[in-house]
Amino acid sequence: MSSDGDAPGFELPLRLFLAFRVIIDELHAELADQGHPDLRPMHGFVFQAIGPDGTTAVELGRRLGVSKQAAGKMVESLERIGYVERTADPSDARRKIVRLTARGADSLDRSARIFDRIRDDWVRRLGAGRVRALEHDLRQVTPADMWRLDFPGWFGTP
Amino acid sequence: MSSDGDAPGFELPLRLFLAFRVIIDELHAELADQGHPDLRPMHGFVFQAIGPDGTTAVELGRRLGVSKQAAGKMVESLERIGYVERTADPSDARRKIVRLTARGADSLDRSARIFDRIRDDWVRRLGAGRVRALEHDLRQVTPADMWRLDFPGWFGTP
DNA sequence: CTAAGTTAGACAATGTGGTTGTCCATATAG
DNA sequence: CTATATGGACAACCACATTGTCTAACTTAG
Repeated sequence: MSSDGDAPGFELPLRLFLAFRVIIDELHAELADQGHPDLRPMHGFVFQAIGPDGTTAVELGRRLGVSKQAAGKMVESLERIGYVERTADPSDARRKIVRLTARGADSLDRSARIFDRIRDDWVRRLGAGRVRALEHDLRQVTPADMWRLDFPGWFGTP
Repeated sequence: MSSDGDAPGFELPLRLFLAFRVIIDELHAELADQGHPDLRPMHGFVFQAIGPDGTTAVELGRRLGVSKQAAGKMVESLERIGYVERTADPSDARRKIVRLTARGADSLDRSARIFDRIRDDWVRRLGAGRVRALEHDLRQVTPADMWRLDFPGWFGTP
């Protein structure tokens, strides 16, 4: 085995997940402090998938890798807590465009700043070169398009 | 901002998650090929939490950060598909010891080998030093005890 | 222009996995 | 012996995903 003396293979995925979790937990603790206590971890990904121009529920489902029904329900719940709104598409009466509200956009701005701050923390702890190397290496082993996450219901049954 | 010119802060968590996901997807594709098509991503963590000596459902729930009832249901479903078994504890009539069956232990052995192989792939692609540095850096920013994952229901509502 | 096919969205039924609350049997401390 | 704590089972409930079906509206062929 070429891994003799190295960390066991299972440590890598575990540390990757824990590192992800640490960042997301910190993000949401901060967001809660800054007036967004109701946001859940996956909401940030949903907001990113909605994008600045808005989308439809079907397209959102496609981007996130879930059924259109699941996407529709998610939009509904985000609409209830005031983060997105649905408006009619003037050019297609079937479609309803999902857009971020001002509050939704605010949470996205704050998230970006918090993520940058967390990265700065890592730079302080590990060094700028290490963090850049980390990002570089992870880019090598992950798909190019970051937004195809597919993760809702990811731990469920097939 | 000290992040000027660097990757945006949100890339780091995303890449961490994607890297985790890539590994776990590969693991389960391999496991399915090797006769374990019914295993889900979280089962591996459950097996690790059960450990070689077995545990009780309550202790399992504590380790995984879920209620004892949730742990009990998970054990029940794993028992149905033949990966764990429950036996009485001779020294305490209340307790039932949950143990891996031979099939469960087999899946754990295979997982360990597959994880090592995936790590070897990363070594080939990134270099041994980079992978070791990656593991080292991730250890710096994650909790010491790897097994406190707390992740079931992690994306749900509070 | 119409007929056929496709697409967006809503609604219903279902399954899984989590939660809390309750209850009983068994251990353990005083 | 009694009081308390613990392990496990059972029930009700909730969140979130799934598939299937239905309608309305757009698109394309003829």
